[in-house]
Amino acid sequence: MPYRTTEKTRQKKDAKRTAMMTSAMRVFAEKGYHAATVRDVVSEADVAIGTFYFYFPDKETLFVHLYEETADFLLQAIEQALRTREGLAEQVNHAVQAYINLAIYEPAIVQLLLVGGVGAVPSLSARRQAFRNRLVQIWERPLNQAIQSQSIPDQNTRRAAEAIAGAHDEVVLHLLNQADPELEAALAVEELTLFTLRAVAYSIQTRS
Amino acid sequence: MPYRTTEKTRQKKDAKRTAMMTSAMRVFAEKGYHAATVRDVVSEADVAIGTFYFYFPDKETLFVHLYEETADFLLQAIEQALRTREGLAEQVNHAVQAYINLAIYEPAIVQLLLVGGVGAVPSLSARRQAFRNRLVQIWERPLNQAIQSQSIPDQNTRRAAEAIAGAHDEVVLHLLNQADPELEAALAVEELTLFTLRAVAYSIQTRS
Amino acid sequence: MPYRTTEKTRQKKDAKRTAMMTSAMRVFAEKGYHAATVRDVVSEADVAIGTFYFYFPDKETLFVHLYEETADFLLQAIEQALRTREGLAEQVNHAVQAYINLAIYEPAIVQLLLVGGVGAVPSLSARRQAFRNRLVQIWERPLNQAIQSQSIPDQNTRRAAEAIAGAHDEVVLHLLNQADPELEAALAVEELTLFTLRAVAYSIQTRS
Amino acid sequence: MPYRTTEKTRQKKDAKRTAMMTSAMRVFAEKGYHAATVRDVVSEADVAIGTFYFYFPDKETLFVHLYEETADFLLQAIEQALRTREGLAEQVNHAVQAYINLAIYEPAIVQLLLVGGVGAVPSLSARRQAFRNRLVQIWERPLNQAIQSQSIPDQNTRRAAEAIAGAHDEVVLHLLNQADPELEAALAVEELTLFTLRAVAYSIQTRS
DNA sequence: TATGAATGAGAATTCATTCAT
DNA sequence: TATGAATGAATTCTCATTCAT
Repeated sequence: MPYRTTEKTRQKKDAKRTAMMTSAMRVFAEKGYHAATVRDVVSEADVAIGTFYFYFPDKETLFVHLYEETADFLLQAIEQALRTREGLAEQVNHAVQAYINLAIYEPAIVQLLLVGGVGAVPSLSARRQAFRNRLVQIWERPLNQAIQSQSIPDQNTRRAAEAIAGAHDEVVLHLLNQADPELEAALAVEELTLFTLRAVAYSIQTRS
Repeated sequence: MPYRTTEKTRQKKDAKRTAMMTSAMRVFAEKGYHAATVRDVVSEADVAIGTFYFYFPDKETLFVHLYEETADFLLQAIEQALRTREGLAEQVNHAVQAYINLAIYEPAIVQLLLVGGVGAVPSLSARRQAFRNRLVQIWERPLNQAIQSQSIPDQNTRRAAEAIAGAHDEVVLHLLNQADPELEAALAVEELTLFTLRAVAYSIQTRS
Repeated sequence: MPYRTTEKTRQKKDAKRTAMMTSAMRVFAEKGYHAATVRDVVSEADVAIGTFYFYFPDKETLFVHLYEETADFLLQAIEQALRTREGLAEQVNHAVQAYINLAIYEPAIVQLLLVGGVGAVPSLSARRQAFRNRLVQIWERPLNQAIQSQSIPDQNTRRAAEAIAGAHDEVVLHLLNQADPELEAALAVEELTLFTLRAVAYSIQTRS
Repeated sequence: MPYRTTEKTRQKKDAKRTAMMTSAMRVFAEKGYHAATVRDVVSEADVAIGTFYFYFPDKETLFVHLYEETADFLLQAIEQALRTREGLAEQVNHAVQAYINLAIYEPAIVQLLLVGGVGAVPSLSARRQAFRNRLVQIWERPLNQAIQSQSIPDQNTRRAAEAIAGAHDEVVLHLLNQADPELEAALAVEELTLFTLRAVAYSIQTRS
């Protein structure tokens, strides 16, 4: 769970470390990599600037680390949602649910991954691609299974997975731009699930 | 002989201006707004740094202008593709075709719009949202028409349009990461079209 | 008469030269040497920037030239006022009159000489001093004559002349800051004349 | 051992801050606002350019601050000299003394106030006028008192004060241009005092 | 003569990073 | 461990000046 001051991280002496990562998360998500300054981060965490360099080698390393960890967190959330259900319909529904919940509960995660200053950090564009690929792969698996079990017709699951991932991202971003995202969340989950299932030609009767 | 603003000199000036905008386009698309320096732009255009400021008031203005222009261009391409066809199937097919063609022919356009350093430029985040909204609206229209003509069942076309826009973007980005995007382009168009049509529950027989 | 477009300078082909000097006068007086740009000057004169460098070797030379010429003009005006009258009372009155008239009629002259960016132009500080010295010398002469003719007691005319010059400048500057300087001009002339005469211990009865 | 903001470190910081202000004072006084660069200032203070911005927000703010402080200092010196004496003769003598002492002891003060590149900094021209006005007001008070006590005849004290302020400035500036100003200081004080007293028609006998 | 596009040195300012304490 | 003063490379932008036309 990236950089909530949860668990017992607080008790540790690296409470400062955690505080800085939390701030960094917020600041990077809000301003993007370049516009966010180290000073922004330490100000929000209420520590001195020297402290930053005691815990992290430099700004870029922290950002990359944060990005990776955040990406992992999101990917795991989705993967787990898909893994712990049976049948494509259930899987999609659960995964969409998980994603939207996450986005509402911790919008910075989505901001960082989808909007944050990619393109700016050279060592990041590769990682961004890796992230997208992993996301696509996560979606491919249930699709392939569904083909096997004849829940959906044969198709290029790679491309379908890409499209699904993109569709979900965009809907989530628009949802976050709403005044009160939570209000629409349930409806969005339902509609997006249906959209996804139809898109891969899932037919309800095969479920039984 | 007094200096005359002849046709030739003006054309030369326009050419230089264009050259600089092209360079700027490339550089911004590659590095994002913040990481791209004015020096990068002028180096690529092989002019002095002062020349930049002779043609453009400042870096941000140029970026915003470029972004807007590019967004308009892309939106028009898609809108026109949708407008000049009848029937949702034809429309989607044509629009996807247009988008993918554009992406392959001028990848910087897509890079700038989808990846470029948004979040950094304050005057841009609003514009980015406006762009996304316009894109969604463009997709809403044919969906609403299709509902009217009973080509597709009633549904939340706003959300569907969002999902479609996102799906297309992601597929295009993945396509551009291929070694030779053109190779797969035709197939991608077909698959993405089908994906989209199924997603909105378009049934082929209603077309006749 | 510095840089009024008077006389027949206009007819000449160096009408542009004159126009530029007039603009330069205004611009330098208003913004000071450094803040005034060559572009400011040519814009106001409605000529191209290249034209500037056809007529003047560079910005500094023009400024120095303008300064000198303006200083000469002012000095001559005062000197002539002093020379063409008899008796210290008449002389002072006339000189003060001349100075204030000039200041009201062509405030830029005063601005340039008294406020404009001195200290900024290295080749100017020496000239500024020369100007002040000449002004003091001009005032010394009538004072010395007055001592000779026993209109005033013996005194350090050098220092008195400095004080007189300074007093007049300051009063003029304050006058120019009025909403309508002309309104108070006559009174100022009278008061300043009296101030000056008393300061050098001029006694009225000796005049006859 | 955690870093402590000890007395010693703070004093060192203050010392550096002061050193930079002193350098700035010198540089601004010598070159005027525009011609003086931040690099000039830090070179003289032997610190890096970033250090300047650690202590001061920007060049203009420092200049304005320095100007105001200097103006206040000079005004107070003169005002105090006038306030702590009785009788116009004593007051004038003391004030002139104070001014000339100050000018000799700290010539940069006078340079900054009288010569520095005003006209360039928008936020300064207003302040310069305010300074001149305050100076005039300071001189008005003793003159009005003297009228009240019939030491001098009724007159426009506002204008007289202007003239006095200007006279003093000019004499001081000329004094500073001497090879050894101190040599003439005493004489200058005496002569300028007499000049001033006569100028306002101060009659010796009224003093007793 | 006259033009204005082009140049590039130089100015102010920012910010990641270091290091003595 | 923790601090924050100090650094200076890098960035944006200005503006005097040049020169081909």
